[in-house]
Amino acid sequence: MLLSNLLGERLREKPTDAKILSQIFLLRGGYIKYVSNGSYSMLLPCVRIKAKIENIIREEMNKIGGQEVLMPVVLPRELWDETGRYESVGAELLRLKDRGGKDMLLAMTHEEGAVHLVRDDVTSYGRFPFMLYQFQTKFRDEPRCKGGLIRVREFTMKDAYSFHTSQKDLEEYYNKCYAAYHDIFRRIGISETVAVASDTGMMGGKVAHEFMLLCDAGEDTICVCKDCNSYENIEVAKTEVKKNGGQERARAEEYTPDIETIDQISAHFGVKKSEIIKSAVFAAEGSDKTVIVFIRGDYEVNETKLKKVIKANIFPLEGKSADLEFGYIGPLGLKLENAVLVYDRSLEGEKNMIAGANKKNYHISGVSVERDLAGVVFDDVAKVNEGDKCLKCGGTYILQKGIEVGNIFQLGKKYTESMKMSYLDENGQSKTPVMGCYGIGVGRAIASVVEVRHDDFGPIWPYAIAPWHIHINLLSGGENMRKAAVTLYNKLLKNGYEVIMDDRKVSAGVQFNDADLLGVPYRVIFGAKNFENGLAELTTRDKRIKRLIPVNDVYKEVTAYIKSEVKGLSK
RNA sequence: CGGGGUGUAGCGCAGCUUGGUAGCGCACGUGGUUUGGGACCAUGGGGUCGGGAGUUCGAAUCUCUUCACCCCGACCA
Repeated sequence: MLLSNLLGERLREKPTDAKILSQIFLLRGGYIKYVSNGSYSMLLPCVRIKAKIENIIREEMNKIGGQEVLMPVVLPRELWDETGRYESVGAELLRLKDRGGKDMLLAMTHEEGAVHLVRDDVTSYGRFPFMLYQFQTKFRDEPRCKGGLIRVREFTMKDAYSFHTSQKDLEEYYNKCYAAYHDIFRRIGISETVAVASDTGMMGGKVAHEFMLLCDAGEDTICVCKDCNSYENIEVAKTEVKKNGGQERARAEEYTPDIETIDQISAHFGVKKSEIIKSAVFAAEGSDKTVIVFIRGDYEVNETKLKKVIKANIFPLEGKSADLEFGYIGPLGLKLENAVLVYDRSLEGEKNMIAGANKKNYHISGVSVERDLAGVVFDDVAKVNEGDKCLKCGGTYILQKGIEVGNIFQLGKKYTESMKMSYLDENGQSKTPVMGCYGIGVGRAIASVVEVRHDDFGPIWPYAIAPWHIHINLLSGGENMRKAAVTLYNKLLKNGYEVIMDDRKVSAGVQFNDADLLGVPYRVIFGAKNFENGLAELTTRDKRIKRLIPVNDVYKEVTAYIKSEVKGLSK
């Protein structure tokens, strides 16, 4: 490839709307171009990286017995009606009609498609287990896109579906896939990716892991215990709340004008946040019930846990409500019809607490949970705080951000049952297979690599996924130098190396900056002064190597580096 | 959907308060001088000032309305 011919402009300044590093570099480097909310076109460098990542994934999927298929993006409604997801999935599912008025949808995941694909002909136990996978465009009408390729509406996903005759067999395969995922992420250059126990969300099923790249640009919070090396999504993480151990006191109502927030109460009464009973108000979807959660002042409500407790989708309520005095809600004497009250376990057994008095400008001190709230049921709806105790080993949790680049689910029979997939077992009995599914966001993986493999000037692509292997800079100079560079370029191409040459008549600074943005691992620089002495410069993007080499030896030297690199990859 | 913000050339921005010929830097075309970390001189092309309506002799600027996008919250690869 000649750089003079490459489509996609490299930008000197960062686009205003770009916020995170991978987004900035991918836009500035001419990898992607913004089209509309949550959708980007990809240019050649990005497409080449994408193809390489896909190939690595393909190899690893094939190694664990996967077979590649391709299902349609547009599916008929009937298929999703079989599982009920046409109705149950929210607005992120893009529904549309064809010319005949028939309901169609843009598949955002392919469990239905996969079951449909195999249910008619896999009818004997002898055909199990098997796994099929595809690389396919997914469209999810996200409420909010962000971060360039991190969160978009249209993206390529590798999605895989495995089918088994027993839960045990599924679990064994799940573990294989788990290991394959670690290999994939190591090979594409984000070995920092960890498997995190997670919530199953709309996919259903019991066991699930998210593969999270730990980095600050991540959108998820991971609860990490360094002592036992465990990782949990904060959505599911649990802890044992350390009790205050206060003394029981008599209750007293106190006039507290304009004291509403936890910080204000803490300052007014001179107590710790943990000595306050906080209330959080939510609305439940599909009902007019208000959900009020009482929780210790030093904890936040974990909405995922709360959803499970009240078995409904919720959203936070702020501001005013007709029958509630926000800022003064407390568990004592709360008279409310049509409300669900939830008490978090952080309150269990606490004494001498401050709570709202359920009337404006009043709080109550000396609230003792066991004495004053006898008989209430406690649920765990608290979000783990940094420094909390790890239940597995007694160690201390720290919180880190992570990008979810992949996930794996044990789905069980949710889809096979509803879609009436069955087979005959050894005894001629009709059985329902169990299923697992396994996803990786390819574009998100590209962005993830940039997040952790870059310097101030641009991405530093790992060799295995780099858009090209060698970048030749032909600086201004004589005709002989140009010929030498072109000769090298052609020889490398002819021998199967992936090479891009900057043949533009621009200043060295421009060439070097563009080369940094393209992030190609090996670079050969032809400059006039070195060339006069019969030399060219060989460097690496990561600055590991910087050598002057006789022009005639450049081919031998650079290909030697690459050969040893390739040897390292195959290990 | 709730809260905040921004829309002016491909990118980054000024102009708006106080209405009066649409500007700057980068990028792009041409000519020349340069040439190892984003060179310089000269010259040129590129705009429904997000859209619509209104006020006005006159609107990028004021009013109303609408759309798009960005940021903070609820969803996910």
